[in-house]
Amino acid sequence: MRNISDIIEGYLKKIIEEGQRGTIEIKRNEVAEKFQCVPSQINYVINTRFTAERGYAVESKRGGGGYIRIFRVQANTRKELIDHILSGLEDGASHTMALDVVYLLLEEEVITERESKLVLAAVDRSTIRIPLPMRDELRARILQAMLITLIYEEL
Amino acid sequence: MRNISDIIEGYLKKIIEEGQRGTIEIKRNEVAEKFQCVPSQINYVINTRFTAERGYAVESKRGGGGYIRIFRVQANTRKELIDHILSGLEDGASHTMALDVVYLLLEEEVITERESKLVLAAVDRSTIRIPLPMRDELRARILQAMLITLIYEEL
DNA sequence: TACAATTAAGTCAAAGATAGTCAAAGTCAA
DNA sequence: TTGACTTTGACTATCTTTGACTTAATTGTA
Repeated sequence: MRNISDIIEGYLKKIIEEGQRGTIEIKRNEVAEKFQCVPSQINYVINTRFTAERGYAVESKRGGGGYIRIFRVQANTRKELIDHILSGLEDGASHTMALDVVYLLLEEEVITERESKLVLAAVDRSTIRIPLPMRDELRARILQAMLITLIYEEL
Repeated sequence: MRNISDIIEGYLKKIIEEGQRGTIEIKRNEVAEKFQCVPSQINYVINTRFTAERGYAVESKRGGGGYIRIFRVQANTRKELIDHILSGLEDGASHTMALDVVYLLLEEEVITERESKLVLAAVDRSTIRIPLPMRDELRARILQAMLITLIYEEL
């Protein structure tokens, strides 16, 4: 039995895909109502599952007629996508961020399953076990270095 | 009468085979409950019986909706070679050693050109720029972690 | 036009739910 | 008797759920 956050994540992703435009607009309270949870659970799902590292952008408005909009950020080229990811790596990368990045690259078919395993092995907490915050900086550098090779690979 | 670890091992293997997909997902507490043991006993069984060497890989998540997944893996035909390289990496790896390893793997067609670039980017001096001798230890750990992923593949 | 009421969404920390680690204690066969 | 293997439980780490409180936008009213 999965948890409610995963279910809500799945629901939102499904309607994003169905919509075809890669974007949806929801009302936080309605979704919370539908899944019988507190409204802030929706924020939790968005903050943990629809991150920039996973290729989403979010925008919202409070008050009457308020909404939450989620966009799938679509990069036109591989280079664009990687550049986008690289720019998010400038202040270090947590383990979760690294996971998200790899997940996105895999989804976008920029890397293979095997390559994703190589990358994850390299940046795993137990592999680069030096003290924080140096560890997150090192992880970001390793990730950056690997991503850069992917940009210049297609010559 | 066998011990409880062997019984749990047998139980898990049985349901893996039955499942036909070579993979199962369990809840640690439920299995512990079923066999009337402490939860950490399940970790013991997994750590001693479901190792990569024995053809299994494990993945888990904590928190609500947490789980432990076990799946069957198969050793690559190049296991011998990779194991051999791995054993040479135990006391750290200089940049030159890393280069040699990658060349060998490339020559033996264990990795692709692209993968070789990923590996070299990760262990480059400028990427993992921490002071020696820690750097060589770190490089060896990264290399080892990456190589281990190459040995086994999911069934 | 102010400004109060209403309607939404955001934040944050505590509580809850799982799994992981580690070392001490126990068991058993050689 | 010793050493390898097993069992146990206290403590830790991580992820999720919940709710009280905050902030922002819109709407209605004097």
